[in-house]
Amino acid sequence: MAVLEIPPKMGRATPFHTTGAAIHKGQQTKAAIVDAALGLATQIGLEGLSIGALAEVMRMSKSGVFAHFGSREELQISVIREYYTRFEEEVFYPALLHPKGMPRLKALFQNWMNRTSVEIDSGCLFISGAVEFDDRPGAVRDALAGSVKTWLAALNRAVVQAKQARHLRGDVDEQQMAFEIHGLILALHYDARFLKTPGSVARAHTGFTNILMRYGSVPSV
Amino acid sequence: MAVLEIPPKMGRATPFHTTGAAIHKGQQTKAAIVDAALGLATQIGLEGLSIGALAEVMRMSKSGVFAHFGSREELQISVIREYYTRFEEEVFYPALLHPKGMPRLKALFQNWMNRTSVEIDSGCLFISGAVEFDDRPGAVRDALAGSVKTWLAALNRAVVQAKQARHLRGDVDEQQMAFEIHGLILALHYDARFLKTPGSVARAHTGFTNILMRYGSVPSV
DNA sequence: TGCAAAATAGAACGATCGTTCGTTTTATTT
DNA sequence: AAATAAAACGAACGATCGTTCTATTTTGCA
Repeated sequence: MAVLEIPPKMGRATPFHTTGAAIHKGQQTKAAIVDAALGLATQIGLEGLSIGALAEVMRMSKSGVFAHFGSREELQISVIREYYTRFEEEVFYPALLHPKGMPRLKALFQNWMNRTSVEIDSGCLFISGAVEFDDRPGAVRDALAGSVKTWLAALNRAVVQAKQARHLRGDVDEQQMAFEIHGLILALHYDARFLKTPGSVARAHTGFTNILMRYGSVPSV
Repeated sequence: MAVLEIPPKMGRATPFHTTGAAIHKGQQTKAAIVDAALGLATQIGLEGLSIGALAEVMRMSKSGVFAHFGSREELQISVIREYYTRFEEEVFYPALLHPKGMPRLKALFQNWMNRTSVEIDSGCLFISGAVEFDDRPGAVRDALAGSVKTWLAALNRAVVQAKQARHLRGDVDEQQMAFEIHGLILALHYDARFLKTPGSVARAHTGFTNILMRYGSVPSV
């Protein structure tokens, strides 16, 4: 049976115009399934995500969808990875265009808040997932906690850099500041998505300003 | 076999030493079921609460448990009511023993934080329920949102009173302050219960102190 | 003690779940 | 075009879900 099996010839370079390899059609389908699954999961949660409902959305058979993942857990993990990637692209990377220190920290919070605002209609996997898997050990929980911790570490790094740049007072506890910022986002999500309280976005923004007033080296900034 | 079994005689007036009527044995059983259901719901969520699992815990038949509520929704609502009652007794009422203003506000936060700390092992229905029912209209959501709003309104009232007592600066936005306090509790719950970050309780406490420093009329308080 | 009512049990229902299996259709390569 | 591999289907599985029904047991009161 032939010799190879590996991406033969010069088809190797860019077999498909998206990132990663997509030699076979199945990988496109899988990406489409993950996309649909992410849409469902942000609305009804990772636990509520069912293969049957997903198959219906995709107009495929249950077994056809299932075959791409091999298990429900693997599907959930794929969804988490996709969510993390989009979060990175939307919140993290754009902020890197701003200089280190206060500008980047502000951009991070602004992007984060903007995303949370949009998610008032769709839900945030990092928040709903935390509730669903806080007591349920396993691969899904690990993937979720890993993603969240990576992001929070990035936020923490931005605070540290702002302090190093003397944009924050010298006695600032960076982790404490990150904790309080995180609290603002969580309160925004809670009030806006669950309680439907109007003006929550402004509340979060004001809260961030208050934190900067307390921790900033220049009072007016 | 004997005559009684109930605190005998004119038992009608206060047939049982708890609040409400308990003429029939079923109401005791129902209370026991709700108690067990609350234990399950705080661990696996209101959505994860199943009548089958509940019956197993109670060593009763599914239909026996079911008959007390008539529907799963009614069971969930009963659990919410019970949770709210305990929350009130543990967080709200004890704080009323402190004088209006800053002392009571501090007591409210302290009690709230203590309860959240304990709930690191069991979970908070007001938080998990918010995630589970933020997109699901119905009686359960209404009961949940109603309870939460009542509590947050009480918190808000305490802030207003603290301002009236001149324990807070005159230009304080009470709702903003309540929003930020709520954020601290949510961050505590997230970090401690999901991420298992050590020292989260101290973080929340420090955050509260920071808020008081910003809003308090006396800087050192 | 006897009788009515309340409480509980037990079996069955239709539905949905994740998963498995064998087959058939569709893509890709020779 | 023929051969081969990948992808999708369709039916069935055991389990669990909330719920309904009827029968049985337990309880409360006369």
